[in-house]
Amino acid sequence: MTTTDETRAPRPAGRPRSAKAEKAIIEATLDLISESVSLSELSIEAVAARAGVGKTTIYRRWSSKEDLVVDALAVLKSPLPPLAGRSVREDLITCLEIMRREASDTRSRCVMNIAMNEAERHPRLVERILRATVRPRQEAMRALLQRGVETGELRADLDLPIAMAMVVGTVMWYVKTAGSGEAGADSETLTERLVDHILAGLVPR
Amino acid sequence: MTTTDETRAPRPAGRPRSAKAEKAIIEATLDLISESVSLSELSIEAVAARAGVGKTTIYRRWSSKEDLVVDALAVLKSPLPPLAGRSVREDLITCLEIMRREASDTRSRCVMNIAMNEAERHPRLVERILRATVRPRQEAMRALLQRGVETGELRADLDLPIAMAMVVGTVMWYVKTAGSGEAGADSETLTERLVDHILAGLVPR
DNA sequence: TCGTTGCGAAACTTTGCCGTATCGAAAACG
DNA sequence: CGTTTTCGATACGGCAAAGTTTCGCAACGA
Repeated sequence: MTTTDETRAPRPAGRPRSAKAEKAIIEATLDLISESVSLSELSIEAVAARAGVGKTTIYRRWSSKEDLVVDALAVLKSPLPPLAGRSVREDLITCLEIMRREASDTRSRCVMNIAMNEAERHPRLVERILRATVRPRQEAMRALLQRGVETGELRADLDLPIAMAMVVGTVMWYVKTAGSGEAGADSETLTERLVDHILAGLVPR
Repeated sequence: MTTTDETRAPRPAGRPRSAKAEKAIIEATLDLISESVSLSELSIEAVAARAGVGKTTIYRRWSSKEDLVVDALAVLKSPLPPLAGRSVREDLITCLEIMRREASDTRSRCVMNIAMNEAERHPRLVERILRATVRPRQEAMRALLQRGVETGELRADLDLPIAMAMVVGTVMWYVKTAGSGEAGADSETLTERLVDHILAGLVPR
């Protein structure tokens, strides 16, 4: 083919693509997603304007809005937290503190919003989110509770699906309703109080 | 003014407005709202097409999309359930069974979706929903738990906001995740099992 | 220096919905 | 009968955004 047999480095000729522009596009996309209710409200034009970039630069990199959103959301992926494993209570506090913080963060929240609301319109995108983010956390939570049952820290007759809903649902709903109304005054002990209220129903009598 | 002094019955001349068309418009609006993620996706044209009605017929009755949505959602309002008041457990089962049923119904669910997601874009509409539907139920739930504390059925040191989040959040999250996956097989006892798991953490030790 | 590719800006066509107007038919009244 | 109003249908101008193309300039390798 060419004079040199470069398989590893195709050495594209011409001006290289600007990493700065790409970064700005991703950031603008995340901003606009978290400001909008649904993905259909996200317009490429708005992304270009917010990023200070030509539309061409976006279309050259991503062929569809969905592809752009996938790459943008990938930036947000925080790894599963390491769990000390010393006690169910301690691990629950760790998990719920992270959940609470993420549920309060505009950008992190939009991942769950998309996963919950756009399943019919963007099934492949939602499936990717479920596979990469939601289900691993669900599984970690399930394992955490399961282990608690085995060690005797939790009731032997625990209904796992219900217990998981209790843990996650309580935190999500509390953040959404009580919100950040009472500011950060007692937010340090909030997670502990949540865990203790929830655990009270899950430990053996 | 006219020959007869009719104040009560203005007797509008001409062809009366079709109640059937109005019904069809409301129904089409509810259908389309529950199919869409956000209110901005609801188009008058789509409502007219779905209802088999001319756009004129809609604009003649409602001056804005928001007005139409308000009238449409009003159809869904189910009254607050009467609570027997014999025990916290019994009343909780009553409430949660209704919540579970409504959270599983596409049309009822969209009321909460709007209330949770459209606050910034349609503040007046959301405020109406909060006033008419959400807050009365919140208050009923608060009173129910408060009464339980006073009668000694619930722990004296109960954190009411957290307890409310536990009750509502658990049901909402369970329906959303477990969903209607296991069909209606054990759905008869599901509400009871939910209540008993939640209550275990709220009753005195 | 030259060829190639990326860049931002702008113009372009297409699409979808808005809100209004117009039309002939239909349904009430006197 | 006529009058009045609503009906469904259709067409209109206007707007916003989509996605494409063109343009002149910038940045790289050869």
